[in-house]
Amino acid sequence: MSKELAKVYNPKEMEDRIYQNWMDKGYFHAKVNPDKKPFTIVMPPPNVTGQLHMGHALDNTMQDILIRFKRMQGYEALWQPGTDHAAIATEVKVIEKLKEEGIDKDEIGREEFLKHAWAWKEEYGGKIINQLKKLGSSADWERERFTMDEGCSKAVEEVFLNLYEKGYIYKGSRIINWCPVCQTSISDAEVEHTDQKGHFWHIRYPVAGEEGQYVEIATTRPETLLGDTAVAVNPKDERYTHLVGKMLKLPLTDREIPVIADEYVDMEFGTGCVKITPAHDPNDFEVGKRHNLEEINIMNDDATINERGGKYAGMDRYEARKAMVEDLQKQGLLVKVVDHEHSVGTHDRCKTTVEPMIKPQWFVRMNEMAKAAMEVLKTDDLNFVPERFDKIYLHWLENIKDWCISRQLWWGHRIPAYYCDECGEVVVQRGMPEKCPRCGCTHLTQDEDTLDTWFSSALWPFSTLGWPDKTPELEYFYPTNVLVTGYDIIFFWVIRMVFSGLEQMGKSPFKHVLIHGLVRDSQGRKMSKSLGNGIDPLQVIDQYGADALRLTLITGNAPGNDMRFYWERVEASRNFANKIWNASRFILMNMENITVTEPDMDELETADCWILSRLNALTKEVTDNMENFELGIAVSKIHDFIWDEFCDWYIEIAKQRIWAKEENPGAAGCALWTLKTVLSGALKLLHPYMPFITEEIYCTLHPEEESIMISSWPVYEEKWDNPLAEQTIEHVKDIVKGVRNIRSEMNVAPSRKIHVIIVPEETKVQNRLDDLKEMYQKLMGAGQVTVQGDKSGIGSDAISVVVPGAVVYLPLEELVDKEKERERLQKEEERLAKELKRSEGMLKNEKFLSKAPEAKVQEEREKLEKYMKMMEQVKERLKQL
RNA sequence: GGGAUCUUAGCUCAGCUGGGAGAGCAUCUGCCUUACAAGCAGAGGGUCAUAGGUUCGAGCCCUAUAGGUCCCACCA
Repeated sequence: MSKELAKVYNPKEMEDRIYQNWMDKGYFHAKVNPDKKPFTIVMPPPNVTGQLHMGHALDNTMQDILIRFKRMQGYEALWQPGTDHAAIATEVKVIEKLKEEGIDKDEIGREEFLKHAWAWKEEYGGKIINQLKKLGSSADWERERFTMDEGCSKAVEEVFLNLYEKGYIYKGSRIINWCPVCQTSISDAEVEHTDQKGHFWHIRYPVAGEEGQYVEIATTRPETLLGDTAVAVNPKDERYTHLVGKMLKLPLTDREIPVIADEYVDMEFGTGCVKITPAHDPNDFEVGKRHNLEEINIMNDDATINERGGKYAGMDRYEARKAMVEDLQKQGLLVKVVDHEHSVGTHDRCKTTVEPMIKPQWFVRMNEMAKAAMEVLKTDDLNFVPERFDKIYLHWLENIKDWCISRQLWWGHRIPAYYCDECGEVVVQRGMPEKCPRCGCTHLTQDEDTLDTWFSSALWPFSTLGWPDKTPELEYFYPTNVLVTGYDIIFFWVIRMVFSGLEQMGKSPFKHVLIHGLVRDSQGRKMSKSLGNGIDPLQVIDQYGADALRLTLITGNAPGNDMRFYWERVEASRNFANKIWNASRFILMNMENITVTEPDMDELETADCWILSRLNALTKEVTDNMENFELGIAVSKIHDFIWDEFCDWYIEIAKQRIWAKEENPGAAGCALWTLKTVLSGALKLLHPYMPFITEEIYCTLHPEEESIMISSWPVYEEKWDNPLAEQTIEHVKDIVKGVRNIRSEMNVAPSRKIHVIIVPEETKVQNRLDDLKEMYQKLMGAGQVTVQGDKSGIGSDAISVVVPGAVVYLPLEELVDKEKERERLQKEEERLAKELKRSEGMLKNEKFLSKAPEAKVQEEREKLEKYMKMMEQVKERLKQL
């Protein structure tokens, strides 16, 4: 590390260098250490072939802050990183790439395709990890994992077998959500409902054998008529009771279907008659089960009409709809078409309208595990921050259905189920069976399907630590402490990790779930590729530095709330970094060739005691806030302390002694020691938020230390509390601000050194202020300061400023406009009168006196007294004018 | 249909367990003062959506209303 700071703050120059140093030193690595308490965070694994976006930046910044904080506090802090194979997303990308090369997935076959996929993963897999490193993430990269690596795959297989044995996993032909574009089943969680404008087609179904008799149904999907196997009415609906049991001629086909009665039908809605298509609607499927209806699948996997569709076979579902509506109209069976807005299920990845289909799939039975996941929230083992996400979690679990886990994809974990080629026997076990246990045949075929990506992600908190092996890491680091993630992923991931952790490990995988919102654009829109409004975090880092980006993402944001991204805010963050940089340069400059040693307590001046006391209080507050995950609040307190108190007041005060270091080296030493000490403490508090700049400065300030990130977190110490110093400096600040205000209002030239006369109320205060006058004289641009006990020698034409505890006089004769001065004082009088009225009102209220806490009442009494004294002074001054 | 959440200074948002309204940006006025013009000093600007209620006391708790955002839901 350099001994001097560069003249200009340049994050680009230092961030990569510092990060490399941390890596070389192995600071991010955590190991089992019985002497320390563990603190663990598992990183939500980004898509292995993905790109870093603002959501990742926010998510990982929060995690890094927590992990750095705990590491400095002395915990063995493990941040477990890794990537996710992201089945559909990656498979789609690989298919696209192959297409560009003129290669067709189905032609090359499964094995060849997987070779391409792995090659793709090897080529792009490291990219997002490097991007996370740019952000400053202090994850334990030596432990980086991948959901499809050997260990994780072993865990997946183990869990599958385990759940199968318990009867929680089963295979069945049920109605599932099918994506015709991705050509795979998807889970309920992956279906996104969007309101779309459509139509209601009213169609007549003629009653068989009764010429001229019809039943009118209304449907939003006329093409599914081909798969109708009944028309249902409500059993209480008197309009139709006479028809129940009769047969209807299904239009456009030669089939006849019955009229059935079922409670499912809402008499008020539509015509009260519902066509039942068990193979293409989840509700109809249920109705069909109750009435033993035939399930007629009319579609191919790509949502074209299949051979059951007669003349419509081969048409796309929407094409067929059009053709059928035309035909119905020709036949006079179309009564009317009504505009209708309804909710349509789409695949969240590709936005294709989902087609419900009956297919044999693997499911996880959710009842028991969902119950356990709900129960654990009642204990202290699982908490959401903020708490309101409890409801979302519970609501989802209460309504959960069995989880469809099989996918018709190649990129993913293959299902460990094998079918006998001869007798069809199903064997679920680890590895291919040698022979069929039933018929002895040696030809078996593995299930073609792979598992839902979230099946492996659900095991992430323990699979990454070595499970199913009983590793020391697992024993030591599990359960983890905090999971940081966005609210959009609670259903997909958080819930599944909880029930998996409970089922396999017997413990909730994490104690706290810290939820954050979305990073939106400046207009509040979601950042998306299609809108092209996404902002690349790497571009921000390139322009302003990772520290500035991190600070921007954390400042002024409460957990769980969305935030908007503004370049102006990044600039403000960078300006803060620059401020620290310059303040540090100033301190370092003045420390050159001087050995700064800790002075005796009694050598410290009031201002030193004040800033040390303030830092001490800040340490306590910031630590508390961070323990409670109030990161935004904590960092804004650090910001205000450094900028307002330390830079704008303390450094300015300290300058007096530093300029005079030749005459009084001891005093300068005290100031320098305090500067160094307070800066060091503040840097430590800030380090989790802005790791790079704090490291650069800290190491320059402490050449004897290796790194701020392995230094210890500051601790509140009572001995630094100094209420008297705080009170005194507050008093000084009031006086200085009062004088500055007058100077500004009266346009007193900055160069003009005025005479300031201070008349405090109390003798004690008088002495203190008199002792300190050299310290604050310059702050108000005074040429001379007099502190005196009475008003002797003060002309009636001096300007007066009344502050709590004192009156300050500025003899500015020729500038004083008595009329204006009177106005100013009258304004002040009005303000005080208001305060007095409020305060007196409270203190006259007997209920307040009897019910409010004693401390509050006392506080109010003191305020009243203060205002009364100030009022006296103002009135007296007005009289003199 | 159910639920969550928001409505605070011109803009974007904080405000942690109820005890005299804050920040950043923007605006206005002075300053290139020996760390910093990416800065310093000063100033203006809010009936905390509306109406009730609880309380000695409400931006904060309760109820209703209006508007915005989001999530969930099988109404063909």
